[in-house]
Amino acid sequence: MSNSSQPIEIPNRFDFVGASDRIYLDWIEAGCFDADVDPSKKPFTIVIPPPNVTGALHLGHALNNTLQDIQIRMHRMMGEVALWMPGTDHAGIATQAVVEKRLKELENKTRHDLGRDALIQRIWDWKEQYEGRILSQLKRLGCSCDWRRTRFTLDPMCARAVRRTFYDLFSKGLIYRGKRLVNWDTYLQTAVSDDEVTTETVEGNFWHFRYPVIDPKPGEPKFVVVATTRPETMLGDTAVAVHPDPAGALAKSIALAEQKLAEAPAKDKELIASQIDLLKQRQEQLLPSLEKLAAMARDGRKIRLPLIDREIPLVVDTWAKPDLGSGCVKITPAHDPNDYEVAQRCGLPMINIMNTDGTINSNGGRFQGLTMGKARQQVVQAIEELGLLEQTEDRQIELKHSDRSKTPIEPYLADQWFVAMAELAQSAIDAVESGKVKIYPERYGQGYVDWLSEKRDWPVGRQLWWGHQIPIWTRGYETVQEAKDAKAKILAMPEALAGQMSASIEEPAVLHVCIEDENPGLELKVQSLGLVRQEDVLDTWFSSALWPHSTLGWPEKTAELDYFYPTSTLITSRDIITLWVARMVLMGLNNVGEVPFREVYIHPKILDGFGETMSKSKGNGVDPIDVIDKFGADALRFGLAWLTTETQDVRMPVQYECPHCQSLINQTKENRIKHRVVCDKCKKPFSTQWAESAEDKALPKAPVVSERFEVARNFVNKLWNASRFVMMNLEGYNQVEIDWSNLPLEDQWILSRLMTTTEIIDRELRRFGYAEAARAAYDFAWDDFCSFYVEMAKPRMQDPVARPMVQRVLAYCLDQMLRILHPMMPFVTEAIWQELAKFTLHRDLYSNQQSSKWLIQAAWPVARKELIRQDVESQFKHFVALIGAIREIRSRQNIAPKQRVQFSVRCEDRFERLLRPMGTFLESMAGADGIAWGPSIGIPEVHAHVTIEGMDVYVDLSQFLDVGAEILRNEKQLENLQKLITGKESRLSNQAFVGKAPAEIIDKERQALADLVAQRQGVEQALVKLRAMK
RNA sequence: GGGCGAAUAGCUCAGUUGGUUAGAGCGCUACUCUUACAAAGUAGAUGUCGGGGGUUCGAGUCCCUCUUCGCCCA
Repeated sequence: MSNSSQPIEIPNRFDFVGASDRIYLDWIEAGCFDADVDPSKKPFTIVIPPPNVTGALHLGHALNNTLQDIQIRMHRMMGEVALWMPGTDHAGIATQAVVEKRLKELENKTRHDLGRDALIQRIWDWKEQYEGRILSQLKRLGCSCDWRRTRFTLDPMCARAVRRTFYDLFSKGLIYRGKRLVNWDTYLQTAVSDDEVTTETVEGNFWHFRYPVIDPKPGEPKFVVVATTRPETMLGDTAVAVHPDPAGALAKSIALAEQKLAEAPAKDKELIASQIDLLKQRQEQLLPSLEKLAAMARDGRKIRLPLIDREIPLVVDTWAKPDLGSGCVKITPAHDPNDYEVAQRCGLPMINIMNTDGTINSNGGRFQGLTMGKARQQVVQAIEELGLLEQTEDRQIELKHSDRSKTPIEPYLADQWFVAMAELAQSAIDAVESGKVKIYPERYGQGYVDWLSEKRDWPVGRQLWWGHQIPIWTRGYETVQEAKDAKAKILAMPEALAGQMSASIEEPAVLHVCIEDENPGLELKVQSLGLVRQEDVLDTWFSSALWPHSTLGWPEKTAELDYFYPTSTLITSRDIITLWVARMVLMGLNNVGEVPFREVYIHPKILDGFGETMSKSKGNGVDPIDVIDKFGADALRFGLAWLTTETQDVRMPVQYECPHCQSLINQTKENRIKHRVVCDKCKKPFSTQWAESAEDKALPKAPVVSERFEVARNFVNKLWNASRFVMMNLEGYNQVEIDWSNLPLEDQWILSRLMTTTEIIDRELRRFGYAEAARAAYDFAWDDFCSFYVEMAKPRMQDPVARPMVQRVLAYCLDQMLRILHPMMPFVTEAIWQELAKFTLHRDLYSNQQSSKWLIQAAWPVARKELIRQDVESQFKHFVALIGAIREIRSRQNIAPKQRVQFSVRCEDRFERLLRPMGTFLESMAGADGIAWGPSIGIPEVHAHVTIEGMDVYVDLSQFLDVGAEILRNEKQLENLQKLITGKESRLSNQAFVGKAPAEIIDKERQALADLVAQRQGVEQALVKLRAMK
């Protein structure tokens, strides 16, 4: 099927803009991404870590999804049923927060103005918009997901799985409600988990208050002094604590410090010594009163809490540190985690002083209604007015902030739903320790196990509207008996007997009923008994934890679940190991009885040029679409794979691309937060993602890109043009018989290199060595195939005898190269595949089999080991060295490219046999004619001489010689050789080396030295001659 | 405070179990629009392998320590 004499019209650039969308639609139309149960084949499954619908995807997602698609495409080509399950996550708190924020900004309304249903509707609208955006980003990236199966963590299928799971855990007694201190976000008015809290160091104060002692005995202090960074919490104080053994505690601190002093490096000694002095000072001055206070506490002495006028006990507890502050500490159990624990130990009451919106409640007396911040000022002022303010220090304090609203967290005592983790966590630990789930790189396994080992119960309730509402109906009763009676009544109902409903009692007399599935009739029945549904929704991670099996249809026993579960590989980023991976494992084990995936691959993070993580809020984020528009999806993907090494995060300096003149302006910490930036080159302004004013928004917006992708873009182009060359030379192609025993060296060589490369890429991609695979592909395609094989094909193509065989090897190499590159660069390879099909469908060297219609469905190459020839590859290196030597001389001598040179090679017979037949290539590739080969050839009168392994090369320079240049070149080489020789000689004369190193190493060194000396001799002789000519 | 990781050319990164002269791409310099590709080709310059100790015949690689940075946890 050759299209004979018709001229070939292939553009010399790959038009990725035109080609990509068309190819992608073709794949979809042909059902290439569809994965259906087929028991005759092996399944390969990846579930996407569902991006959350809070916003569009950034470069980190592009990396994450590229790496998944590479695996999916490779396994699909291997003939497996490759399912990539796509979808998005509702991200409860994050999504509700952005929608609420917009509501406030655009309409100045709160969620309460709107009501639950209306707000949820707004969020669904938002979700539709961003889900669409996200999925289209994935498509432009080339992701080959089975879109028919797209899921959303809040859709009915996932909702059913969530509800079933919740019911199951509740029935097993693993879900309970309790009062706990939670991280309260007063802006969003919800609890947030520890994972959603960040700690920042801020400037604050340390206030020292005096609390009066009630009826002190003679000699006892009239006041105790407590210090606090949060004075307003004193309204909720229920005790003051002092250390039970202040003398012992201080002595211990001093002993520790002294030990540290002994071990410390000199520069730290001074600081530690001064700390010890301070401690000793406290021992003298403070200790007596602390001892007295401890005794008073044991004697039951009480304190009068100022402003509130409450009697509170003086207690002993080790939380009070004698080496800090006054040595006494106020205890506010409902608003401080440590105080909470003290209260539990000492049996203290817990007084909540805050409303959910962050204002003081009625327990705060006259401060009621003030925000915590206002209350702080007024409390301090009031204390001062009472003369009870001892001092105020400036101090840096660690303040927790909500990652969601960026406002300070208030510790807050609230009802909270928990999942008991002891057993579940242990099952997930076992899964990794037994190797049922393998984590790569291995080091990440440690953090996973450590985190789970804490077995902290998981707070799953969120005081939000967007999410899976907790399926529990609750009612409080007057007495335990009433609650028990109600429970019995519920459990006697037919639905309960049928296992659709379950109940538990929370002390002292609260009844909780959980209903298994959506069931309005039953819900009404329960409600008619006075039970009310919980308002809270579940933590998003609760539904994401089910993702690997809920998306496959669980709790139904679907064919998909049976076939595709456990999934094969989860690919994700390290910050999500505990949040997700661990929870997916334990939920999978609990629900399905089998781990959710066999392997977890943790990929690097993308950082900007300053080593900071990219984020939209910082302004250093890159939209993958900007990169795809500029460089193409293939370049983005290959570029990301190229940078995905095992130990190093991806550092990626980013630039604005001026929308006026297209020049690149480095992004800096200064300009990345600006609303508009002026181009360095054309001096015209453009807008950024921050633009707000109408004036700024009217300016064209600059895409943010990175030069890092140029390498990959150039590679795409190289591949395109190499293919173009092959196709331009396929005229008259036919499948000539291959004479395997007489294959020319260059054919043997390129086939060997192809097989070696195939082997490397296959091995590396299987073990997630993306960078290594990308490099192997790049080096083969660029250096071996383009720089050598294609160049060598050119003269052979002119030879009618050699031509058919060269065509076969070219077509075969290109065919195989497209296959191994396809997972990394799907569009350009598929585009070329389609073009190539116009020339021939018979490209295999071994069979007459036609190539498949789509590259995406073509077979993954398996390296033919018999074609791997180490001997040929090393022989070829002599040829490469010879070309290099001649080119270098030409360059040094400034010989014009079109000017030919002649050279002679003095070498052993075996080199002559090897290289003489390759003379043609030396002609075409180095512009040099070999006029004499062999052990005893004559040397041109005027020449440049180079020694390479086993050969002396003499380039005839009678026409050209630039003596000065040649002397310089030789002198430099002599100097270099001399250095090496000296090094070797001194090593070999070292008795220790000769005595202890292995014999083969010594032999190698001796041989190397001999070679170097021979080379030096040659250079010296050449120099003598050259100098004589001057 | 604890854990993990990183520091190699101006930039971004490779560098197997210690063993010849530490590599690649970009950038830079010079020369070429040579019929696949100037997003290319050919040649060239560029390194106290973060600092300091140690082990070893031999250290970018192993050990200790310090410094800086990133991430996670408390």
